[in-house]
Amino acid sequence: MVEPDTSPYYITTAISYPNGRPHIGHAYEAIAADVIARFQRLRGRRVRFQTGTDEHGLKMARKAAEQGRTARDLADEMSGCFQEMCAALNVSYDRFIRTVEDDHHRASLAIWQRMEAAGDLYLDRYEGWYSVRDEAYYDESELVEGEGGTKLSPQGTPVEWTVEESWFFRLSEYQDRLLEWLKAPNNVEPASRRNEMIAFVEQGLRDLSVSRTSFDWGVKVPGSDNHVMYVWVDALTNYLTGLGFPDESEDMRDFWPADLHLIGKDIVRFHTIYWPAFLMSADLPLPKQVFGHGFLLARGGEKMSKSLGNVVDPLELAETFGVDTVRYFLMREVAFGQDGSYSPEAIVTRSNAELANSFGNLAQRTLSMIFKNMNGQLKDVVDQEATEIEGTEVGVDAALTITVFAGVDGLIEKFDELNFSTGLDRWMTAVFACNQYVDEQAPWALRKTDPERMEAVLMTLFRAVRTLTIALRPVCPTAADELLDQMGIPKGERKFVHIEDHAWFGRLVDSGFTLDKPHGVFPRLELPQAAEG
RNA sequence: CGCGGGAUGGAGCAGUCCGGUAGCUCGUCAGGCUCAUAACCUGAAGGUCGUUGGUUCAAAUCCAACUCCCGCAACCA
Repeated sequence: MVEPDTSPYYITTAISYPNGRPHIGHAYEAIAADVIARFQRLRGRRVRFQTGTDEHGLKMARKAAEQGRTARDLADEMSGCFQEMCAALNVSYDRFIRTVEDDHHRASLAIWQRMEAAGDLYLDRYEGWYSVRDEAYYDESELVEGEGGTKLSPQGTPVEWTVEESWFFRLSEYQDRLLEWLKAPNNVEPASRRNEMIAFVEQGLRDLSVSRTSFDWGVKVPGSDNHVMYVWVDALTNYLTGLGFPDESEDMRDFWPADLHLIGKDIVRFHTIYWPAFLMSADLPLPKQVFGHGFLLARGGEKMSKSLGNVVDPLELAETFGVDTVRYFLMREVAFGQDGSYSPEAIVTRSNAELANSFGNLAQRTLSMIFKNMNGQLKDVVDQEATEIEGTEVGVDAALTITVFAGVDGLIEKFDELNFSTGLDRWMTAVFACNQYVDEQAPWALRKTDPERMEAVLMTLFRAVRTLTIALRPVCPTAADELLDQMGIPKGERKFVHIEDHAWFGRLVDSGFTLDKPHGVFPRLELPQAAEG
């Protein structure tokens, strides 16, 4: 079922720009990345998982000035909010990076010097329409007319005519190599995003302005003290910083290039054009995959916005519905890579139907019957009752086991493709089969007519529940482990390889483990009044 | 010709790349069970897959044109 694989796996989220508190979009990305990280650990891989905050740039500097404080002070506070969010959502990062940290400045300097040494940086003057909000220059032809004849960027943000001396990166030199990389399947996913980027590059690339003199909140350009690096140059470098770059560290050898940069669809260009070009210039290998996920929209497809009053604080969400529930909902409800929608009703419906009623109740009825009818004792019994199933002699118990394994195989296969919703759908199929089996076998009736058969049925279910629970660990780590604790499954035997270890059940029985009165780990939810409307 | 996303039973979605009995969840209705978190199981009703044309033995799926809806007002992922 599972090929053990202990190779290194490096996953990153985008680092968040902390000029505001984290919202559900940040939570979505962090959770998705965490699910992947936990999934890969369950496969046996040596995982390195990095997230963090991108704290430089004019927007931060201005925000701090507005509040009459230093940029660093603001950054400290806001970065703390993001770390709190990760803690609250069970995000199991190995490194939370902050771009203000010394090692990050060192790494940014190093990549700059490498690009310079490659002859890809040159000093020139830049004149143009600059948008502070977008931190980008726009061509006159791109501008749109705002109210009262003011000029606005294509994004509708204000622009100012700006003249500054700037360092440029020879992006245009990399057009052909970028196209080649972009066109190779799997480097950029989903395909719709890849096609957009190919189209963008095919229009022709201009050299990129990569320094600013208009403010000083950033990484200073070596040899040009009045310049700070364009925020994306230093931000993207964070993926290297965390591995010890520019030192030839063990982490760099093991984990670079990254297996996956998980990012939002809005910053695909930076990650699939600028970043690969910087890496090529610095003579470093390119990431194996960049995946641009979709956005979460409020019910009805509205974008979340303060003015619409539908902003969602991820911490509140976790508190109201439970962390595991929110994690499950986000991974299950939304087709990964596409936009999805959220509503309190949808969370409650989904969670009650699948986690509480179907799976939670399956675990509860199974453990409860073992507790009551077998005094919580496990028995290594194997039922021989055979039934004709599609022309093959397979016992009903074995048939269930096969179905459960197929469901978990399906989950693994789909999670590998980052198709979480379908993976969980495969898993649910197995859960349904278990409940069907309970009804057909009716162990409560067997208790009187054939106690031995009842025991065989309950033990089959016990094993099935263990398998299903292990598979759910990446998504619902807390509840799954709580359930496995109740079942006496050793903490060191909860990975995918252990699902197939045939000896586990015998060992557990021999250990004399006895079930306590079980308690549910997936409670039914009520729709909170405050969340309505 | 601004860009992008979408249109599939009452609701929400998958399927569209690689044409071939239209699938899932929720909801509704009927029945079963009573171990379990008033949960579980079975069955049923309900869709000319936005429109028109084309390609094909065959189109939700490929091609062309069109109609309608939603973002692009930031808390940006």
